Amino acid sequence: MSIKNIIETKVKEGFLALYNIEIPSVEFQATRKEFEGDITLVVFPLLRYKKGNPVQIGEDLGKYVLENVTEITSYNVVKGFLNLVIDDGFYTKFFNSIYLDSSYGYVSPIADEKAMMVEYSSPNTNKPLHLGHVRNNLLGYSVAEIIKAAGKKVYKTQIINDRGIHICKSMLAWEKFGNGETPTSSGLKGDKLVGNYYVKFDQEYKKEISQSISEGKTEEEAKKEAPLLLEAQQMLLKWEAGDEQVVSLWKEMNSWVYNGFEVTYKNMGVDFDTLYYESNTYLLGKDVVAQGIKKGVFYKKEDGSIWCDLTDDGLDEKIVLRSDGTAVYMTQDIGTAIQRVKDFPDVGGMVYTVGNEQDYHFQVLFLILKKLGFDWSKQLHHLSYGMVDLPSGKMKSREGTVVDADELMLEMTDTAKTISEELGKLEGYSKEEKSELYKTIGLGALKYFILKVDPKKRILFDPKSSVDFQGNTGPFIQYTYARIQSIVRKADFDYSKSVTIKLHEKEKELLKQLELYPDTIQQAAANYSPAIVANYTYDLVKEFNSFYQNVSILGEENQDKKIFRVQLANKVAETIKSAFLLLGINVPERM
RNA sequence: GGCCCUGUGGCGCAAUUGGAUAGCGCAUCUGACUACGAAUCAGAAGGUUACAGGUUCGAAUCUUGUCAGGGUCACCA
Repeated sequence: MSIKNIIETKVKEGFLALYNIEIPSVEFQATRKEFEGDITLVVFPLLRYKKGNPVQIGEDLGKYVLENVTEITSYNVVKGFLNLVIDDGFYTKFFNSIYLDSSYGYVSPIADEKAMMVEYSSPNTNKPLHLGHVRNNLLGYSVAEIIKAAGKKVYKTQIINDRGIHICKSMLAWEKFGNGETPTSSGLKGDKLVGNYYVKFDQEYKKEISQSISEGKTEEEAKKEAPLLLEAQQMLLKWEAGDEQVVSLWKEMNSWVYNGFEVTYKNMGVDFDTLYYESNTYLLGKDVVAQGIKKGVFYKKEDGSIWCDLTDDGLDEKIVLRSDGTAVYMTQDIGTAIQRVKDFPDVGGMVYTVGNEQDYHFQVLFLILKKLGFDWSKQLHHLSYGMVDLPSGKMKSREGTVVDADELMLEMTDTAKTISEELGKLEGYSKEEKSELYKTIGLGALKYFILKVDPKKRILFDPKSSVDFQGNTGPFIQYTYARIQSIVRKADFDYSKSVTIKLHEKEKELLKQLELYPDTIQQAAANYSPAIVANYTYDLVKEFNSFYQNVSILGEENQDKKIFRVQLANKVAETIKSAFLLLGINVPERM
């Protein structure tokens, strides 16, 4: 039972004893540094139940808990705030109870609880991953891990956008200009190679447009009638008809891309439990639409197109099936959602990691699924995140202004290398160990940089100066971890026994911070926000560094205190590692 | 134009979801390595939380309006 719960129970009891009034809950917060105390009861909300002077009520309650809660050693009242001082014994007892719990803070999955499916990444297969995908991947992966740690079973998934006109464009360009180039023949990463042809298509397409404009056509006509575009459209039709040659080229080029993606995902450290391909799902949803008409959720217009009227919900009308009977994006998403629950019957909700330009789409999708009567529709969440912009503005893959994911990770690793070499603390490390370490640090910096920001806020990314290695950064936290490991390596005595000591102020602060960890995970899961975990870790580390600099650990004379401090350092390191795992960031033993 | 998101020291982020005198990191200025690792620590300076009203014991947070930035309003995905 947490100290909060203990006090809350007693305060309720006290309220009844003192004023004969029942109160439903009590509000607490951490005591601010400038006041004496460890936990603070906010009196103001209680005035609703008992009118009076908040200071007097605070005094009454303070006196009551002091007499009735053994863990409280003193109290003081400032305005409407009752500050309570908690006995060292409570904290050491708490520490001893968690010290050996290697999964401290995590909740193991509850048997009957439904699973969550977390979708993220979902790239197009016509170009390499860029900075925007990086944010998506990091967020999706981390949120999945956080939800898992908070006690739910999780399936990580993505829907790979492997078909459509954009795919045909790169296929066509390759056919026309590729001269049979392959990843093997060129030494290029598959996704890069295909991406090049996507760019190539756009270049040639633009040439054709300006050509026909100079021949007197309007821009609109030129765009619509360009031979390359018509050819690409023809190719799409052939693909949909199952044309053998087109399909086999499609398969081959996609396989190049997948090989490339695999390398990127592996470097990034993200993974998936199950994959969905749009080529398999793009026809889904049509029968659901048919059923929806019977239910009265959808209606047919004169031209045969099918719509959903959402005006009663403050939205527009939305098309769910074209007049020619083909599916639109919305149709697919309806079908795919239903398919997923069929495939994984224990799924009770889904998280879609998709940029905020699709806010409206998901609002509509969730509403339609609700109207169709699926009970899991209440547990759908659009993890919407802000764009990553460059100082020069938006990234445009066709204009070559993107920050490539592979290159970015490589640059971060290089920076880590440069800094590490300057500091020169790695004697005895092999070449392989070193390069592994640089990757850990470089990626740690990148991941932390992106994840510490509230997802819904947009990020301005300056490739030249953006990612720091000092202050509130990944490497700062990794450094603290490494330093603790150094202490643990030097602690060559038996520190396994439980001790009870008089706590140093810094130790008490650290214990309070450790106590917040389980709640932090729950909060991060409830808010779909890795930033909450990142900020928690930073606070923990800052608190530890202050402790470290002010208090001697191995130099401590008193044996019990020395034991406790090694244990405490150990637990802090373990918690750093555990929290960083939720962010997908590794920690080094040395750096 | 309608709807949605954002606006916090020069810059980048917080604020226990309505609680105390708004915290922290870069950058700037002072100090601390013959010390368990200085990618660190201790301190200084820097704010009318975009602006104006409203709600209440109490507002960065809720509400209304204004301004600024972004997004979205396709038989595209």
